[in-house]
Amino acid sequence: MSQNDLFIDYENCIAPWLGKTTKIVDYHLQEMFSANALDLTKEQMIVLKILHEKDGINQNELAFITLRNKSSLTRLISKMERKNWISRNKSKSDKRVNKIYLTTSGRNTFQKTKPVIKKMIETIELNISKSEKELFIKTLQKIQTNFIKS
Amino acid sequence: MSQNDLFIDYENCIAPWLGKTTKIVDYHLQEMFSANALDLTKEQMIVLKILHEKDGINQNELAFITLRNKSSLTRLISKMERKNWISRNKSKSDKRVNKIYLTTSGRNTFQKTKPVIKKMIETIELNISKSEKELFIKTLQKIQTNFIKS
DNA sequence: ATTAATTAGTTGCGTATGCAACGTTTTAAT
DNA sequence: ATTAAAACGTTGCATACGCAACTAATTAAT
Repeated sequence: MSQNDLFIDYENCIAPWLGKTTKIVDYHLQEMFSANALDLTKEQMIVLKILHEKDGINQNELAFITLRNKSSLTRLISKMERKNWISRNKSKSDKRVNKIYLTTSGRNTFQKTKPVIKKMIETIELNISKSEKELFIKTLQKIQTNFIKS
Repeated sequence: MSQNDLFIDYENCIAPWLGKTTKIVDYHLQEMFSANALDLTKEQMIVLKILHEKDGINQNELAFITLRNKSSLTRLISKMERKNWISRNKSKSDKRVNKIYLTTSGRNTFQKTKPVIKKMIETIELNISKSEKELFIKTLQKIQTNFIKS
């Protein structure tokens, strides 16, 4: 294998741009939460959102949906339980399973994040047309598929 | 403000797709490092890459380039120093400053990551044409700009 | 020249993450 | 029916991250 085969033109590759952009987005999202006195992380917000749509699912399902390791989810949920945003309920039919429910407080918190999320989305999508956005998302989906297939 | 103003159609928004895709990419990158017996993280790899191009910069510069908090960089560098991949050298002209240099071992490690990175990039960019890729990166740049301006 | 402000880097604390090992409970296999 | 295997969730260990407070060194201000 010649030395040339190992030349990588990083500037024209998707991965570095993708990583950097996500980092910037994540940073500003967190900053906006803080600025709006919302004491939660992006990860906690995502869990709130999913439970808002699908209350009562168990930790494994929640971990799968959020692309998280089950141990990571255990701790995430524990912190949210301490904040009284969710409750763990042992399933009657299967004593191994915890069913996770949003509390009223959790539901309220999620509602409070909505204006921030909305503002965030507007900022991200500034100057990006509908067709450009659709194409962009299509490419993202293609990248995801590339990994599922491999 | 009506309830409707707070409706968010997440499926058609960039942010969730972006976050999820990056998560998948990161996960598989880490997996490929492990599979190839490369005991390093994506973050360490990025530092190796930057030092490979710009040896002897200080921690603040390195933190800025990698979009990292200086405290985060301190610890990242410490771990890489323990692995003997980099060395901290106190600047003679300014005793506050640490200049960071790649060691031979660090340089070798970076070379070893190259085939993995190359494979990774090929996987990510499978079935994505040159023009699609360029458009995609342009949109990513636009998103970054949206935050710099705001 | 002395004092005040700034800068570079470190450390404590809290958060998130994955892997591997573990206990408990359930299901499958014999 | 007993044993083996699998599934669900937790915990220890290691990694990464940001904020705030801190030390040491340098620069600016008086």
